[in-house]
Formats: sequence, structure tokens, C-alpha cells
Amino acid sequence: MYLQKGVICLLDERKRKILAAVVDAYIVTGEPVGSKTIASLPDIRVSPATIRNDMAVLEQLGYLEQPHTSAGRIPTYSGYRLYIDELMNAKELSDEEKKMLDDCLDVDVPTADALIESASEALSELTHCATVVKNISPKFSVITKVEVIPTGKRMYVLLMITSSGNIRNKVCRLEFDLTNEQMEFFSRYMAENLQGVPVDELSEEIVEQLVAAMGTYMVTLAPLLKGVCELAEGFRDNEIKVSGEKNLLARRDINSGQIVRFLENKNEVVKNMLDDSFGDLQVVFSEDGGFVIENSSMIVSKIRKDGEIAGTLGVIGPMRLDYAKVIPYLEYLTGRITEMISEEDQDDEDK
Amino acid sequence: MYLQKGVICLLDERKRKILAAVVDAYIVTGEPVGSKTIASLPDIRVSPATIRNDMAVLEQLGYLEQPHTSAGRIPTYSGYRLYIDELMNAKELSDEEKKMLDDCLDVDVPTADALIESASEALSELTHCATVVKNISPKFSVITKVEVIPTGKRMYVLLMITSSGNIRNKVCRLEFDLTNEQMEFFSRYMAENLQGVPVDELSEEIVEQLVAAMGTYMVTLAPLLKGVCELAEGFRDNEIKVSGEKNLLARRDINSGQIVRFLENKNEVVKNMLDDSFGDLQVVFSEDGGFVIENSSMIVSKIRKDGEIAGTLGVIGPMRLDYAKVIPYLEYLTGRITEMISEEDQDDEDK
DNA sequence: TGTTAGCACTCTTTTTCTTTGAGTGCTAAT
DNA sequence: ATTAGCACTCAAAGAAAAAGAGTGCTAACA
Repeated sequence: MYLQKGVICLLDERKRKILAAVVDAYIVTGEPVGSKTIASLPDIRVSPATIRNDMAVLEQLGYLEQPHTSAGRIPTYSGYRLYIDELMNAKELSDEEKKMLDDCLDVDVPTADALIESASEALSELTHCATVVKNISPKFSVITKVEVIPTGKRMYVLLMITSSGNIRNKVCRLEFDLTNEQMEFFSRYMAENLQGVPVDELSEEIVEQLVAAMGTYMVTLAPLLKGVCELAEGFRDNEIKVSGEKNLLARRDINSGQIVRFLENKNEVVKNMLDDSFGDLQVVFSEDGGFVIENSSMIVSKIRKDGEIAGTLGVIGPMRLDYAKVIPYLEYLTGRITEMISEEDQDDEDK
Repeated sequence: MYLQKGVICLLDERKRKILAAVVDAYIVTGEPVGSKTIASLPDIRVSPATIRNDMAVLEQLGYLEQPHTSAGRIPTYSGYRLYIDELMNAKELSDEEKKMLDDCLDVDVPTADALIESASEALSELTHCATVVKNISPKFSVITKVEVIPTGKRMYVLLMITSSGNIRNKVCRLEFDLTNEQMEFFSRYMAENLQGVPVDELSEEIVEQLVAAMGTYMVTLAPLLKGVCELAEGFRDNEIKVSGEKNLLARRDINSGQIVRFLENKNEVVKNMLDDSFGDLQVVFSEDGGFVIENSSMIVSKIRKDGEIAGTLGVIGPMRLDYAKVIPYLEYLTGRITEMISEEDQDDEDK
């Protein structure tokens, strides 16, 4: 700001090294980091005094802060940002690690959703964090089949299957038993009118139109159509899943009251965060707004298929998350999933 | 013990009143209760000194204890037991309360499972505790239908429906596409061999026998049968559900670390507790063994249909739970559910 | 000019000591 | 049998003191 020269000197190699070291240490210990600790690191060859000077500068620039005068420094919001964007050295995954992660993706039916789900569970185990999953956007998820199956007196199971391999069912209780003919009509009618419709677009209005156009079958079959509508809603609502929340509870640096509040309306909260507009991997801090849990961060990575976003996988953890480990994990997993779901297509084309 | 006369005098009316008052007060405040507090209650007409004497006796008998010399008394394990069994005056439900609880049971398809589930959610809201549900025992849950539905290249959805109205599905990926004839055979074969079989009994052995007896269809259809087997397993494993755990987290008197451990293996832990052998309503304390969360209690109530246990509904909360309120709630709900699911049968028979 | 040793200073954390107060148990009186 | 009175106990709250970690600044040094 003050002098052009300054601007360059601020980011000099040593200061970057020191900032990185502070963040590294803080991530491990959770305690404010002092000059002495940094000075004792092998690849820092200056005295604590020098480091103190540099840290003072880093503080002025807003990368570090002191909880109180006589404490060490902790990274600020922008400190973390700089660390993640430029300073941290993301560990290369070893072959064993890759193998372990591959094993996590070994599910019998490798649909995008199943893979993402499986990766999510593995991630929350490995990182001791919560994970968040946004399955394929309902925009891209298309109804492939609607079935009705009798299952008792006046009881019917409605079944909806989507292009993303998702299945949902619902029990309907009707006023009368359906004749075979009615059931056949229903199946045909559904196939003709709903096949290929994105679950997103199946509004109540559309259903009402369909009911109106059913003619004689209207009275008997309307309740079923209502059920279909509810099924589609279910697909929309259940878009986002958070798992491994218990890992957050175990942490002392995260307020458990806030976790409870977060769990109560996680969908609302996370929805904004999983916006499609950003890059393929992004790190969001609670300071970025909307996020309920103080002092937490979320790393989100997208999975694509044919260029379109097929799902999103993320990790929610404390601010002082081991980014250098978690980010490569997340990148590797989403990378593999992306490969696998496009391989799958090739597979089919080969045939 | 020492003198016969003692044994009678120990349970004299006043002492019972005092014990009840101590437990009542402790349940509300969570603080040790002193003689003065008790003396100030309207229907106690003796002095603090007298109460102190009585409390000393109650302590000797093991119903009360002191955290330290100069503190009030808190109930012991057996204190609670006596309170629940004999002393507490369970509140009669008002009409409004009954109506509210009835509303909670207003689901569109009143199967036993759906009702219990719904009651469970309502209960955890109303009591601010966790609730536990054991759905109908797989022993009584019988396979009514197995369907296979094609849903893409070599992809099939298996659907299993049980007598308790439960539905579960699974995607199977086969090596080859099935012919219509194969699918029809499968449906018929399932209907002939599995209809009426309790999900409990569908072991791998049985499936292997079925596969062996399939003749020419063996190779193609074996993977589907394996899927059927897994579905049945799913019914067995998912027997117990705990919900509203977050309510426990909010409580300061329950260790959150223990909650986490409890959630990790809730099924194991709760399974023992929901033993069918006891009476229809039982209260279990963590001291009774097996239960991980210290200082907690669980109230369990059974729902029957035709004399058989059709499900179990319970509340998990702190030791100092408001039993006088929660027990009537639980009893009313399970009572209503029991009525509703037998009504339903009558309904069907009327027709 | 950049680096460093030295030192006074600040502010949290820990420890120790003191005070307070709720509640008891016992004794003697009713 | 009940109760008032009183000495006693012990946790919890508060105050004061000591310890310790880390800083910023100054002055010396290469």
C-alpha cells in the first residue's frame, strides 16, 4: 500500500515459509504458534527475533492474529486462504493410499450415486470429519419408469426409477381394488407421459393436467398420480446428505450446540454452498457466510459426466483441517469416480 | 433387617412422600435436594429436622445418596426404581394432549411400521429425548412379493415386499439381458418358493438350494437370487432405529463422548434392551448393564397385534427424565397404535 | 541494511489461600 | 415423636500471588 517496493517484499520467500509453518503447526496442535517453535524447524535458519519481525508484518497484512498480546499467532481467514491457494504442499498420494481409496469405491453397482455415497462414507472415516453429498441434480435425473404393484387389499406400491439409477417407492392405499385393465392403463399412461421427464419438472400442475386428461380412469387413478408426485418430490428433497456428523461432535474446537443447529437445517444451509457456478474444487469457510458452524470449513469437489455435474462430494471439518491431506484424498476420489462413470458408458458402447 | 418392626416403619407414608418429593424435585432441577426445600412444599407439614432424620433413613436404605457431606440428597438407582414402580403419580392425559398425540398418528398408510415411526418422531419432539424403534420382528414379517423390473442395459431392480408393509429394493447388474421368459420364470419361481417365508429364515443355504433347483435358468438367475438374499438381510439388519439423538446432545448432564460411542454401535447396545421377555412397559437404567451412556434411562413399550409383538417403541433420556409425563405419553401412543392396527384388520374383514 | 541477543513488559494460566454458604448431624428441649 | 439450635463439613466462588510463554523494542553486530 504505502510503498510499491513493500508490496513485493511482503511476500518474500521467507515470510511465505513462515506463514506456511505457522499454519502447519496450528493445524496440528490447535494452539497459538510462537516464534520459538517456528525457529526450531529444520528448514528455517533464522533466529526467533527475525521470525517475530516477520510475524508482525504478516499480522499487519492480516494473515495472522494474536488471541492476546503474549500469545503466539494463529492464522486468520485470509491466512488460511493464502495457505490453501499457494503455500501448502499437498502430499502426493502413495500407491498404498491410492489402493485403499480404490477399494472404497468397490461397489457392486457403480452408479454415480452409489459411488459418491460410498466415497462419502470412506472419507468421513479417513478424515474424521463430516461429509456432504449432493447427488445428481434432479435437473439431469430423468424418470425412466413408474410401476404400480399390488401388495394387499387395496394396497399398492408405487415405484419410480430414474436415469441416475435411483429408486424410490411409496405405499398407496386406495378406496377400491384396481382391475388388471386399470393397472395396465396406468402403466401405459405413465410410460407415455412421464418417461423422460426430469424429476425436477414434475410439478403438481403437470400432475393435475395428467389427471384431467385421464378420462374415465380419473377417479380411480388420481390418488396414484398424487403418489407419483410425492415420489418425485422425495427425489428433490433428499438431494443432500450429510454423514459422519459424529466426527464433528468429538472435536473440542467445534461447539456442539452449533452442530445440533446445523443438523437441524443442514439442507438449507449446505444448499447454497454447493452452488454449481464455482470451480471444480473449492474451499468454503464459515466466514464466507451462510454456514452455521463457527470455525469450520468445507471442501467441495464436483464430479462430472459428459461435462455436466453428476454429483458433489465434500468434507466438513474444523477450520484447522489437514488440508494438505484431505484435498488430495478428495481430488483423487472424485477423479476416480469421474473416470469410472465415463468408463461405464464406454463399456456400454463397446457392446 | 434388624427388627421386624423396622421393616414396616421404613416405608411409612411420610417417608414415601419425602422420597417422592426428592425425586420430583431432582428431576426438575438436577441439583441435590435439601431438607429445607422439601419442608417448604405445601403437603409436607413437618420441620426440616424431621425430614433430615427421614432422609438419613432413606439413605441408609439405599434410596438416596449424598454427593458429599454438606450437600442435599439425590436419588439412587433403587430410589428411581421405587419412585417409578410405586411413588410417582403419573399424570392423566388431558383431552388436548390426547388429541395432539392422535394427530401425530395421522399417517396416510397406517401400517404398524409407519405408525411406530411416526410416533417415534413425535415423541422425540415432545420429550426432547432420543427415541428408539424396533420394527416388527423379522420372525413375523413374511415375504409377500418379490419382483424384478428391468431398468436399463443389464440393469434390474429387485423389489421385496413384506407382510408388514415394508418395501426394499436393490439394483442388480447382470452379465446378460434377461429374456421375457426368464423374467416370468423368476417371478413365478419366487412366488412359489418365497411367498410366505419369514424374512428371518431366508438364509444363504436356502438360497443356494433354490439356485441348485432352478435347472437351466441357474446360471443367468443366480445373481438375482443373491440379490434377494441381500434384501432379506437388509430387513434383518435395519431392525432398530434411533432418532432424535440430537436432543441428548443438547443436555449438559449427558456426556457427549458417550453419546458418540453409543451412536456408533447403537444396534448392538439396544438390541439386548429390547428383549421380548419382559412386561409390556419397562424402564431400563444404564446401571442395568449393557447401556453405554452413563446416567441415562430407557423406557420401552411394546406394541402387539394378535398377541404377538408387532413392534417396540422407546424413549432414551437422562436418568432424571420426567417419567410421570413420558410414561403416560408412551403408554397412550402404544395403546392407540395397538388399537389402530387391529382395527385395520377388522376393517379388512368387514369388507 | 538485515539479523540477532537481551531484556522489560504483558497477559493468560495455574496455584494457593480465604471466604462464603448451603446443608447436615447431633443434642437438648418440647 | 418432633423440633429448635448450633457446631461442623465441604464444595464452590473469589482473591491474591506466582509462573510462564511470548512479544516488542533497543542496541549491537556482520
